Amino acid sequence: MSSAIRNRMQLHQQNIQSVLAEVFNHQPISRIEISRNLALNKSTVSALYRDLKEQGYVEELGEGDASNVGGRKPVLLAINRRYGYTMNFDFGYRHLHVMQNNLSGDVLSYKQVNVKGLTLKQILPLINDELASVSAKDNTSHGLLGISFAIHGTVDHNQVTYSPFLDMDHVDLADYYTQEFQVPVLLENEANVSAVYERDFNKANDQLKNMVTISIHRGIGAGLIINQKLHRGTHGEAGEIGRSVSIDGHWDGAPRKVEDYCSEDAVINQIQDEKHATNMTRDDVVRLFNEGDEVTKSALAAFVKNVAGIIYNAANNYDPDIVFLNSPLLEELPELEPQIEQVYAKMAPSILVPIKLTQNSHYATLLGGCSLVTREALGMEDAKLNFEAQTSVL
Amino acid sequence: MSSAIRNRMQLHQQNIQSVLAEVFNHQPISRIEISRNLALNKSTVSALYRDLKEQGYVEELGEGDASNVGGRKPVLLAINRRYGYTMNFDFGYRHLHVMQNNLSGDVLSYKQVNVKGLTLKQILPLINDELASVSAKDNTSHGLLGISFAIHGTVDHNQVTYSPFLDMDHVDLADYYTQEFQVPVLLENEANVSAVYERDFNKANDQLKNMVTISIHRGIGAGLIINQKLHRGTHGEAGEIGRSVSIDGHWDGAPRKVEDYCSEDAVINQIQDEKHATNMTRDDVVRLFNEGDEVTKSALAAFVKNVAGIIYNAANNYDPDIVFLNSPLLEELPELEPQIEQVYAKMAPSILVPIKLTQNSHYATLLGGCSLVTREALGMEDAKLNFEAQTSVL
DNA sequence: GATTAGTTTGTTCAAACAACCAACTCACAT
DNA sequence: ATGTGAGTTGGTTGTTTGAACAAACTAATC
Repeated sequence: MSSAIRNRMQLHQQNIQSVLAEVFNHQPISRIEISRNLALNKSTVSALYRDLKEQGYVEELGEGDASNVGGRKPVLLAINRRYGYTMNFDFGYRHLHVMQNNLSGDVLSYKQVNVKGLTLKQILPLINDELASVSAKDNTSHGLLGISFAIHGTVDHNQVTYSPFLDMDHVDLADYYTQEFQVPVLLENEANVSAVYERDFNKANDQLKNMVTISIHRGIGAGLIINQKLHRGTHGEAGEIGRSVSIDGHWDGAPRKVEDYCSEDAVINQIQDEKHATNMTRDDVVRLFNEGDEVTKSALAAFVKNVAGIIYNAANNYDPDIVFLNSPLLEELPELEPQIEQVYAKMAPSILVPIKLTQNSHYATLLGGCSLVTREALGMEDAKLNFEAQTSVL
Repeated sequence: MSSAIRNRMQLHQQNIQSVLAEVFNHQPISRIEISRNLALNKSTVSALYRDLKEQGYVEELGEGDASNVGGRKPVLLAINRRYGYTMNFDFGYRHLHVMQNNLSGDVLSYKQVNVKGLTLKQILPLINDELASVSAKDNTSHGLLGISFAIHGTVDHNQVTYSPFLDMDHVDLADYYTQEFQVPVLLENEANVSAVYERDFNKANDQLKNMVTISIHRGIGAGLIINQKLHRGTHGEAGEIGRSVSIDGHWDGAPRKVEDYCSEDAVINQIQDEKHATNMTRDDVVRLFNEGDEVTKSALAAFVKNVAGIIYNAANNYDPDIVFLNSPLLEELPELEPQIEQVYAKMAPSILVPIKLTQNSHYATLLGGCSLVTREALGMEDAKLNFEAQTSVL
């Protein structure tokens, strides 16, 4: 209510942002096309564009093709790729993933840094090294625009509220880097940024209003896009479906959680226990499965069933247009996905929600963070922005 | 994006609606107060109000008190209660509930009509009787403004897509009454309207962004308010939590649903079976429980546990500010509610979501429908409107 | 010449503003 | 007690402002 447009100034600001969003989403695009898309007079668009150009956000790319019945060639406009860059991090269990992106979401660099067993205070200097080395090579006009961190855990008010494997050492990342660089710094749950990635980087999802991204890593969480907005919940804990318990009419004491049965960790541990092995990794499971190991096959068969059940429950809870699975294990064993779909199809009464695997899950979390922090840098949190999907770079 | 305000006309329309919303939410209110609340110039508010008065939506109520340091008395403005009325129906298992409301949400009349065992085609004449008798007594300027129906089942695109106990007989209610009266006609799931009731009629929830209303009747469903908007899902099936299945690592065949364990029906049937009785009703269960019957006590103890589990799962799925329970059984046995809270508190790790019983659940569904259809009549679907909570009338 | 892209110049109209009137409170003098 | 005037607040009236718009222009193409 209080954010509603009420006077000419606010209207003007919003129209400027609408033009910027059009350039973002349809670049390269001409003024006249923006005018048609937004139902704004072409002279209005020209004036608004002039403002954006003065700020440096956009630039002309040269001329496009004229219409085939004659007429002046349009001037193609685009986001200024040399305006500045964002730095996006993902605190994985083994690696710190580091990505540098431009304003348009293009990947400028990507790197993995081994951090297994390190504490956050030991990781901080490594982050600073990355920031410094990127900064040294930078030739953009505005430099660093913002920093995002994908957190495997829950986040509220930019603070980590639960972190299963990385000890936060009472470090306030947001405060530290905001002080240091005077740019937006953003912490967000990994399933949430993954969901934002699907919304903003995947053109196939452009028209979808509701999406659920189920992330199966060491735990299980869902990122929720509801009405094209990220739903974090009141305390940033929406979609913590891994904590769900079974309602079966007669349980006692502390009931077991979904995560205990079918997170990647749970599957690996189960196989490890049954085979009396130690220190097994995902790669071991993949290898065993491909070798036809019976223990592994049966564990993964149960995994398939359980994931199907989780999808079924998510479909009933959220009724999305689509469900994405972000799971490194499934990414390496894609043949399991059709099996999941089959089991799910048997459970669902009428409506079948499409299921897809998130491709390149490392990139997804980083790009989702990139979207969120870029939006914050532009003050365009709620606009519809389609970023480039240049995941093939590098 | 396409619905964004872009020109002066749209801005003007929105500001008119903002003024109307202010009158709605804070009536009686003066022009100067609206001006301050909306940060609009007082002359602008006067002009916008003039428009609304010409349309008949608002009226002056007389003068208010002057400030205690002197100054002219304000003129108090309010919604015109004689503008028109809405008719709101709830298809219960035993009764058809009928409510007439004015533009402000005040209850003008309420009635239950016995419909047990009747088909929809037999109920239709009864509905028409109610509409006719209300219309005959009407003295408003615009008469019938809209009709809403609360459906115990799922609804998509104003069509019933699933109806567990009432056979819809292929009747298209929306089409039939729109043709007949040329007013908005609205069908909505009963848990959803109940959630809308909590949002719009309960002033205590004014600031809450996310709410879950769990409806436990013959089935179990949840109405979801997310970011202060009703989330219906892509097919109107969001919140169908009664269909959730247990993920326990080793199930086969069709797994049992939550509804099978702890809907009101399931509880009654279980007690009935164990006591070898027939045709038991909720009242019988309440009586048996109050008489200290052991079978009933143990069934309700399991019910308490299961409801706590459902709340816990809902909290993890949606992370709301509050959970409401709309359950006639709990309304009649309110002493169970603290027990539910206790079991839930033991399960939840850190964040405890407040739990409340929806008071007067019959009224809740009707008033929720009233809100939705009134909004449609006014073209103010997305505005924040606080309706009056005159549930004590009658 | 017909057509399309973009600019310039002047118009429009809803919100903001300024100045006003209306009606009240309170302090103080009578 | 009562009359008066200064100060305050609610609301209206007439004018100004400024962002979108419209029309007439230039530029560049078929």
